[in-house]
Amino acid sequence: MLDVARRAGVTKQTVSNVVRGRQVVSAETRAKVEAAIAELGYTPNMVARGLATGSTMTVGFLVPTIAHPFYSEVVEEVESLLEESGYHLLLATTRGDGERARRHLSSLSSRSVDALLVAGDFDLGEHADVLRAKGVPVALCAWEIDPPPSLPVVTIDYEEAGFLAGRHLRELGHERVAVFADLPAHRVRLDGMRRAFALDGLSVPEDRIFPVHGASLETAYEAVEHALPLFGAAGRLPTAVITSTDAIALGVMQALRDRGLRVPQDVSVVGIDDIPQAAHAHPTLTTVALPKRRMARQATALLLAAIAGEPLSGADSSLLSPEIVSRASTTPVRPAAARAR
Amino acid sequence: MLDVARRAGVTKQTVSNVVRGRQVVSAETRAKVEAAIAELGYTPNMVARGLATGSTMTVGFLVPTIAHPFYSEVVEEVESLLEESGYHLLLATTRGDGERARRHLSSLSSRSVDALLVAGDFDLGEHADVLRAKGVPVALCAWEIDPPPSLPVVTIDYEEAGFLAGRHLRELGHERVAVFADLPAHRVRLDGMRRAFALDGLSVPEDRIFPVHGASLETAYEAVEHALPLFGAAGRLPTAVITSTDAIALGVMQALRDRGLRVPQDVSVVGIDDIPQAAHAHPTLTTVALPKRRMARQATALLLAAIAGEPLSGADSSLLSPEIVSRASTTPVRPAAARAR
DNA sequence: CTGAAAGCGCTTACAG
DNA sequence: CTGAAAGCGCTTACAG
Repeated sequence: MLDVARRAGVTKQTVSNVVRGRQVVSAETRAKVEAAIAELGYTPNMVARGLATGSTMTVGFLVPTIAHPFYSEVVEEVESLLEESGYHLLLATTRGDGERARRHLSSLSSRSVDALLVAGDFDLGEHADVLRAKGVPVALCAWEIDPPPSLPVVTIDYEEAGFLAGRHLRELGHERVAVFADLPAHRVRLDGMRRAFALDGLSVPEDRIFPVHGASLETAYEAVEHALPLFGAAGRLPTAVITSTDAIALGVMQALRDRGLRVPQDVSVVGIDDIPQAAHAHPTLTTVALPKRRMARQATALLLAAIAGEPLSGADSSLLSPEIVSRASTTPVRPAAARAR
Repeated sequence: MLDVARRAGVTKQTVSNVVRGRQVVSAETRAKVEAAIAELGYTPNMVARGLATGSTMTVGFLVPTIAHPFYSEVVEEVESLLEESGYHLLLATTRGDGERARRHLSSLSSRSVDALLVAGDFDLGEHADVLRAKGVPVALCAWEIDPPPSLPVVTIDYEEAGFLAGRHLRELGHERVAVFADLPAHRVRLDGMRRAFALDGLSVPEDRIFPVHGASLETAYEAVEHALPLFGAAGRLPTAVITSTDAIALGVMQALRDRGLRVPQDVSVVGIDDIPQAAHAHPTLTTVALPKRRMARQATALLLAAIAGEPLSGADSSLLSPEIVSRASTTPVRPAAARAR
């Protein structure tokens, strides 16, 4: 920078003004400085600027994984918005490891990110307070269970998601359903499903609820293979399957088809999430769309506002409503006789 | 830091030594300093350290997207290795937009990342030289077409991947195949497929090569719907389909099944990539596994070595070999008569 | 093993 | 609109 200043015959303060685009420098000297910059191939040292201004133009994002479509989309959206605002994304993953999460949390804060977004459920412990004490704005998102009350959390109404899935099936007349859910992680969704049935005086028996570990297509497939024999005769089959994620739903659909059962003619299937594949499955999957991009936008905007000086509090939390997306995998229930045919 | 020093009754240089774990401080004063750190809740300012040392402990990674399983895995692997080495990941996406890529490239370099990894094909232009001139190590990975010769590139032998897919089908006796490929992006893979058939004096006619834009499951499905009528009678169907990615292969399998064709009894299908879903598809998908995690590890290791002082050059480039993963979607060709049955 | 000084490359007031 | 000074919070030699 000093080199540039000397070459342009000005002081480095003037160079600084030119670089940052401040309008306090004459067009003439600006041109000289810009020429010097070009000749010398100067690029400003953002670390030094960061030290001087206290801002690194970087936002940290801690996510469980990016290997899942849900989080990929959220990360993509956050990165997009940050880029539009001139910010960078420092990404860290927890892999469901609380220890790793805490390590990242402390190292991200001491790296002086301007703000920090934390997704997924793990015990924040004392770190939330440490971060707040350091003055770096922190927000939470995609928090399904027990968010710390002191931090702003932009998340989705997962209970409502379960409810909408259940209500959709109820509106189609389904009474006898089976549930395949990643439990206990998705128990809030299950609560919602139950509420939808309870509204009509129906209940979902415990022995119709099948846990699917990890919510993957593969484990779901296996869970169905395990569950089907338990139903006995075809007439005893559920008329619909409700799942806690689209990945599970896709696995269920494949398993049903491989068993000679047609979706939705024999069994309706509904998922939760609305991952890209849901619209491309055959049949296309009816699901409850979780507004992940909206969540990402809102959380990012909150953080950006906080960086700009707006105070942040638990009052900035918001709960986004999911929406049912009706596609081809669900259909009105038919009498057992017709199904048995 | 000065506060800590005063409270511990030492100078800030001593505090610095304690923080960085240097063994030049007595256990006694170390304890005093650590107590002061704990009481004051001091965390070192890494930006200041970065300015003083010239290292930010951050590696930038520029990828086309993270919404695709291929890149998700690569990013996850890179992040893992960086974390193990105490480095952070600054992630930026190009979305196939060269302008956006170049913008990120220059802003990442001026943000003073310690090293930069760039994935995917786009015109690096003059930026490669700018980065090298700045002294920040740059490496390329997952570079399918025309990597700049001056930069080290850790990539996969995509031509070989196409060849292995083709040879696999040849070994099963298939002669009449159709190709569904994302062209021109995957033309190198197509070259490899052709080479496998040429080895036996066979060729893949142009009218059996179907472009699939974007390599998605959906577009592949549509491409098959469009292509099938062109084959006329069942006896004229290809005995196998070779695709340039697993996503395409999955779409092809679904489209075939929805048309009443059995995989692999009527048509064998082979993919390229080995995304997680390939192993969970029904039937499980035979594919050519691209060693993406190995590529990620090697590229990251290269960069870490470069940060440590090892000079980097085009000579550090390496080309990783893919491997065929034989699963259930391919089977030996049967006489047309048997298939027509 | 510890203390005083200079410097990393910027920005921020503050005079001219 | 431009110039000289101080400071951001560390680290790096260099004396003691």
